[in-house]
Amino acid sequence: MRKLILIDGNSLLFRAYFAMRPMVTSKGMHTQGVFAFVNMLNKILTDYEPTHIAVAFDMKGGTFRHDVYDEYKAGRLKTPPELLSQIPMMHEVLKAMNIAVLELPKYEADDIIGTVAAKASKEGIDTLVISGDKDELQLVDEHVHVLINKRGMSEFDLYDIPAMQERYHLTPKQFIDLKGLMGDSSDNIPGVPGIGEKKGIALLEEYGSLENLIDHADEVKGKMGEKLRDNIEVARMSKWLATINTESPVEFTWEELEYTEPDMPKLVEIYTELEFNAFLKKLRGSSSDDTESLNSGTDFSSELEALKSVSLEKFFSNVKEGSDVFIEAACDADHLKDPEIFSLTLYSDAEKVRAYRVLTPMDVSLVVSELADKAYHLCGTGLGRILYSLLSKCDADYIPEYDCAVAEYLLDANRQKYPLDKLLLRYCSYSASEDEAKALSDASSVSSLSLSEEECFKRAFYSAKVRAEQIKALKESGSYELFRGCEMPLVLTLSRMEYQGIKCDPDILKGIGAELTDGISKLEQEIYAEAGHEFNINSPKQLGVILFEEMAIPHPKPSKGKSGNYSTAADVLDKLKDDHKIVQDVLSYRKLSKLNSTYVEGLLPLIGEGGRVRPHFMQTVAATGRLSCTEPNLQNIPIRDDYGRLIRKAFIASEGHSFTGSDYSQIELRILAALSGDESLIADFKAGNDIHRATASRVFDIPEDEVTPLDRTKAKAVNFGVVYGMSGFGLGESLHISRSEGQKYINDYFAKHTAVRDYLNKQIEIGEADRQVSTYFGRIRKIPEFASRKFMERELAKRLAMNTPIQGTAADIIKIAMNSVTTELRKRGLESKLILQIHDELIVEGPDSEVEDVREILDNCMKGAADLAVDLVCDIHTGKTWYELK
DNA sequence: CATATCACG
DNA sequence: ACGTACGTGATATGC
Repeated sequence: MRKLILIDGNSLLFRAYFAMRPMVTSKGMHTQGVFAFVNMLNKILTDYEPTHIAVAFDMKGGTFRHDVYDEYKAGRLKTPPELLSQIPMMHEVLKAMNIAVLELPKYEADDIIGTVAAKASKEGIDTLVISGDKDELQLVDEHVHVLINKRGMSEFDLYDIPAMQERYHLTPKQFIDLKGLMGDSSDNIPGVPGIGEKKGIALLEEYGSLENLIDHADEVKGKMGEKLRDNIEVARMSKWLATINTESPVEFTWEELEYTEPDMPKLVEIYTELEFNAFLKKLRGSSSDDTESLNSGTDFSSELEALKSVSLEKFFSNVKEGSDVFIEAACDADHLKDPEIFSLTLYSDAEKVRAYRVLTPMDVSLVVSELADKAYHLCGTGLGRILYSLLSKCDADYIPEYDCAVAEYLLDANRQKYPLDKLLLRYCSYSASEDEAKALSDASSVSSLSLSEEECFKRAFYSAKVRAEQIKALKESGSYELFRGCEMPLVLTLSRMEYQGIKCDPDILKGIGAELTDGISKLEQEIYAEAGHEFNINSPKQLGVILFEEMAIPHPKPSKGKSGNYSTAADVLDKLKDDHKIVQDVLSYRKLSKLNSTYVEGLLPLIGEGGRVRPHFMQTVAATGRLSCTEPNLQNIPIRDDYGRLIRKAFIASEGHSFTGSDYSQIELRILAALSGDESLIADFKAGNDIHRATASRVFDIPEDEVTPLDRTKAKAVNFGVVYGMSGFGLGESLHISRSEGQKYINDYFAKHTAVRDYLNKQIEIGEADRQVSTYFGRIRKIPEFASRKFMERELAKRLAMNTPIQGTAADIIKIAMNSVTTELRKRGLESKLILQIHDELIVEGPDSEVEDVREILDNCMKGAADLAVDLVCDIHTGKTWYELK
């Protein structure tokens, strides 16, 4: 029984490329497309066990379709050069795998596949076509099935005739007619304007085929009928363009397509060059002979063997002052108890020497002062955790030199984690064994307590290897300044903040909790009575059924798509609350139970030693450069709601101490004004005007003193919108007005703020060209979505390009301020400590006697953090509890 | 483990 | 024709 697989090489390589993070070999070749393609291919080969296989590629130059319609595939984004270079690479790999490659001048991969599939089908050969786009669905028949790759590279949809019927209500042949009607924007096939997938399918269900529909075009009513009659020729041509040619002059024999064993030596050679170590490992596993000759990337074993292991004392005397020293520690970074450090590992890559010492509590300050005396440049990965535990025993000023995770975050902020094993693979082409990977993966999430001496050492050693390669990339990227001047000092600043923590009174929380529980159970009873029975109010699914089916309350929006549930989100319920008491009660219930579960029940168990909570400030999470905060997240403690705000009364300064909080006034709009150079905005800020009021006056063309509160609210929403890269729809939604009215506000805004408009457009241009944007201080955010084939993602990319330089510059500025506040407090010998950052606000806790100093320092450091065309302004408050900082 | 919801800037 | 404002984290439910 013959089984044939036909693969659309271009389309899958394209998908593979965009499904993956970039992979670059040590020689600078980009390989992720080939990598993901091969990965998929291996899976397909084992899953389907084909007897025959071929991969078809498009060829350079125009096709027979271009000869007829020269706009065919016009307006496509240029293929990135990093992907283009992977096409010949892919050919090489396929050749070594003994997989036939089919190409034909003037024809596309589709046509080759169509032709081969048609021939196979005639001979009754079971055929599986694999592609990344749906054009091939027209090839489906009794013998030919089509696999369409979905997101990632691992998921596929299998289409046969019934599946197409179910999904589209169409036969494969009708699928071509559908394309003729709706066109295809990615191929620039026009189709009939106004007809999309829905209408197209409906028409074909009624008329069967495009030709029959054209014959009966007069029967189609309304605007659609008009459009159809006006575009009959367009539809005919669109259908022709979309039709895969199943009679292309491709030459092949079944024998050529037979799937045979790969050419092992050749494949090993190519994989080695591409540094596909994981695949090499697999090859080694499957082929029995001659495993010695395989090179699995960088080999550190001889270097490791040659290292000297010495005592800590010896290390200090051997490794000279100011050297780069890689550090790792086994420590207890549990933020409930006082952190403890158990052992220290040091490694000097220059001297090839390592040291290890189990530390008693008494040792720690000695060791730390020795490190400081030697002025070692501390390097490693995840240094924050180590500094945190060192700080608990001593209080040295010790700005670390280099953290591989932080460095990688500056190179690509679009990741949540920066495990050392992945960095090692990326920069040194070394794929760690499973055991190694465990120790290297993420010491802060695993308990680093469990790290053995050898594991600690490996982390230090491999950090050295990664840094050696990574630092070049960091310098090239232009963000090295930010790294050294801001992010590395911040590692220490954050450790200090985390160690300090903030006092949180459990009894006050419990008091609020009791009140909440009371209110919750009353509301619960009310809601059950109104619904007529009990149910789980916390379940949006159950709630939706009760409200919109049982009680038949009309839903403001058509029922939601994905999971088929009604939306019960607050903005939906808000519109119904005046007419239905139950809705009001549900909203109140939600408010109270949110407060109780997140801010009372959730917070209580996080109160640790000394009655303080010690949040983690995460430095490498947010793609814009902001910090994030966990366990607990003290960046989202309620404030907007008067009742929720009471939670802040539980956060109390120590005896004889106070909090002083300072927040930047309108920092993002000031940055927008400064970066865009918009004269009117700059003038408003210089004059100290209420910016929303001034915006309202300008945009709505009314004198300042006649601006109503409603006008101001609207202008405020517009100002927010500008920063977010607004759309008419989004603005309309937030102001409860129509999309077109929203759009009008936007137009009016840009008419009056052309510099802002030009600036934002410039960011989009930069983003499209570079696939990344930068902040004022050189922080980079890559925006791969610009290369997406999905409209929605490309639109998102534009908004990110507009928003990131603003939000990111604000993040840079406050980070700079945090470092200087911390430095200044210590320089003046004050006891006061920075304890919280909430994006545009810093909170310091200190003795009452220091309040005046603290206020001055906060004001100076925050205002002085950047020198822009617009001054920075802060509001400062002092109080005994967090609640009082208003 | 994903989704929905809601707390913050 | 798309389906829509930026960035986070915690909780609960339900597959």
